[in-house]
Amino acid sequence: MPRRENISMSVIRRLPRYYRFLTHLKDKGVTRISSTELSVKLGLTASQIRQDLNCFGGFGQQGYGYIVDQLCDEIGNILGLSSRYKTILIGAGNLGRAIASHMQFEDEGFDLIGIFDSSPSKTGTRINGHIVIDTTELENFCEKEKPVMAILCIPREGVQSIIERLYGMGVRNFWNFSHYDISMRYEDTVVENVHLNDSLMTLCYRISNPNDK
Amino acid sequence: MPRRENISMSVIRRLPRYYRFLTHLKDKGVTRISSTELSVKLGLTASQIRQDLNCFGGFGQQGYGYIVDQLCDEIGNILGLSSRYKTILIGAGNLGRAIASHMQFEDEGFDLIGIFDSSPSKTGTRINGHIVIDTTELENFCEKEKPVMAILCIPREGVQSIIERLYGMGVRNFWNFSHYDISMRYEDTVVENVHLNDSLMTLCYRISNPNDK
DNA sequence: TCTATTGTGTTAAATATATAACTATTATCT
DNA sequence: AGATAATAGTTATATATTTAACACAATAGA
Repeated sequence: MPRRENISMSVIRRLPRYYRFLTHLKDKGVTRISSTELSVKLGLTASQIRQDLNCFGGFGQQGYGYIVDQLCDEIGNILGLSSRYKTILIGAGNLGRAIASHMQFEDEGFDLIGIFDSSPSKTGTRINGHIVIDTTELENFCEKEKPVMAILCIPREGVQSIIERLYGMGVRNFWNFSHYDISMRYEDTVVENVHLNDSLMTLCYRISNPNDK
Repeated sequence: MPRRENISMSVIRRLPRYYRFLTHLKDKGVTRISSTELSVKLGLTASQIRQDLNCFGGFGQQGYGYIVDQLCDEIGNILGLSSRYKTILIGAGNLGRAIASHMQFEDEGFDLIGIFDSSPSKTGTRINGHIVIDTTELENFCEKEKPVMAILCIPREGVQSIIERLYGMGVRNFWNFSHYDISMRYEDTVVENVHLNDSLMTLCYRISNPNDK
């Protein structure tokens, strides 16, 4: 039975890692694993793993460990991976196209139902089965299809206005690849930023300053 | 004068954000800014910003604030953005191609000097001015060019062996897009993971559990 | 030039997170 | 079936991180 009282972001961000590794174990045919074994493989402490899992309930058996298959399913459920969230992608540039083609959205609860771009050189072209639609069609499309999630792969300048249009059409969740930091005045939205440049700068810092952890 | 004694990862990960925003301000012609103003724009507390900056020295003036231009440069220096790190990219699939075309590596201290792939359908093709080289040529290439950084855009299975080959050739820094969690036995390496699927799963969790923060 | 105000740098307190210690349950072995 | 070992769940401690408070320097205005 889940407890779920104010789970911290630190815990949530480790769940996909557990899920990924457990899936891998399952594929390898491993049926049971202890928190200690997990901790070694993942480079964490056993304490942390046990505590993370216990935020959601006791999935293990004392003296035995965790059943890989079962734990994997449990975490999948916690993450909500069996949900179906209608998703659109805005921006069919290099990155947008790669995201659309590369990601297995379905496995993570999302269904890509439309790709948009405002450049005439892109609209009408085909990406992974989807025909790129002109961004002027956004409102019409949303009214009909009611997407709940938008992936933003557009330049900084365009973001604020697109967000407002999408919010107006009921979209509340954003996976943001733009350089723009979406600071939502709205309370009911979820934003996950992926700032590749920030990641690269962090890497640059760490290379340049090998002393720091 | 920098102090730099064991800067925490939390601080380091905020630096690119500051840098990005200050660059933006600079472009807009803003010349000075206070920690309070910054905190409002970035959605952080002024205390945090002041403390972050003071890890590296006092860049502001009491009663006045920070000079945008100067602070921006300082943070750029701290991040080491003027470094030149020879970089190669492994894996010319959807994601690899997008990363190679989309990123402004030069602005972040990296020079992309080669792209590799093991599939004959990719080798010889051109990506953003680079001809894709067969991965069998990796050792020859490294011996000559001495890259220090590798971007990994290959499937999980290939990662461990590629890392070992690269490590053998002196590459110590990795920007990893694969689903594989690089757990380095080696002490002198820097790994920055970008797990897009994890990010998406986190998003899925947050949509499915709107109560949590 | 003096004074009030602003706003940094710094120290202290509060909160969050991670680790360690402990308890109790289950499995395994004899 | 009973004893022992293994290991989850839980509580307590330690550490890290964030926020708040404050003292002091510089600015700007009268």
